[in-house]
Amino acid sequence: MARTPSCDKKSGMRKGTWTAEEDRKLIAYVTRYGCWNWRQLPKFAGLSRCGKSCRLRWLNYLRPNIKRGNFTQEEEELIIRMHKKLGNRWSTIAAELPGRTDNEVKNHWHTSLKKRAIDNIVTNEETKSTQGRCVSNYQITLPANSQISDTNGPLSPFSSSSELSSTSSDHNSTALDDFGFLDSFIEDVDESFWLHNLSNKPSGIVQNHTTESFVMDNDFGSFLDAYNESTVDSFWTQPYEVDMSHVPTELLIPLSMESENFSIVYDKDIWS
DNA sequence: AAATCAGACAACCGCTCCCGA
DNA sequence: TTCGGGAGCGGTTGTCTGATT
Repeated sequence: MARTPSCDKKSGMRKGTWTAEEDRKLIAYVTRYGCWNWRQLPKFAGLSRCGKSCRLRWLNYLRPNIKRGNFTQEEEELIIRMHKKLGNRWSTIAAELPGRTDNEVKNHWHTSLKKRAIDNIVTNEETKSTQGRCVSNYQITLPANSQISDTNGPLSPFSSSSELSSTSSDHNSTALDDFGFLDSFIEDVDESFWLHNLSNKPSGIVQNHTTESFVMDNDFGSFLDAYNESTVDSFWTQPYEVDMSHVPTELLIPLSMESENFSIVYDKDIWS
């Protein structure tokens, strides 16, 4: 299925299909440190990839809450309607489809929706000519709290990943260790890894400063699930205090341990 | 069974935008 | 105000898969 992996001899950077091992390294790194700098990230993550490639792989394939599988009829209709109005602004269109990436939307458009949209136009033209009146097939209906800017600017109210995701001041000194501790948690990176529900009783609490609380089991997979379970915007903008007695010690390495509690600030853009 | 073709999609490339110095 | 670096976006390519001949 995939391209044959190759290597750019000039830069020494690998190209082509990502291997499971590369995926594991990238997931391990980003879940642990965030994407503080895509350009520098591959060096610290132990990847022979350019930052751009890492970013693309994470955003389009590895990040949590990616929605896989066929597009629903509602999704397809929304894509067609928005494309009619906005043109090839895939990131803007994808922003209205939770879990879908711009790349996925773009691919789906080119492979199936484009023809359908053209057919619709042809059908409309035929209807128009036969009935002597214009039939508009397109009408944008957006959620009440959404907005479409006139430029290509991001719609997300959240700041960029580079602003929030770095939490460790001594990042460089700890980043080059291995990620063996994650092996037991990230053995098979597939849909179930990111989406399965918490099934065990919680042994710890990750608490929002405001209203939301999230259970955290004493293993890393559930730790991630606690975050992935949330779709509440406030979750991503509020700092979280974690009772350290329930946090796997491996997770504390890159974080400040000066106080009894520590705060993690996650950037929604990384996770959604 | 083998060859061919179209569809699907992961990934790369080049350009633009944004932000900080 | 200008410039450089990093991130994001959209266009395009390359390869695999399944259907068809």
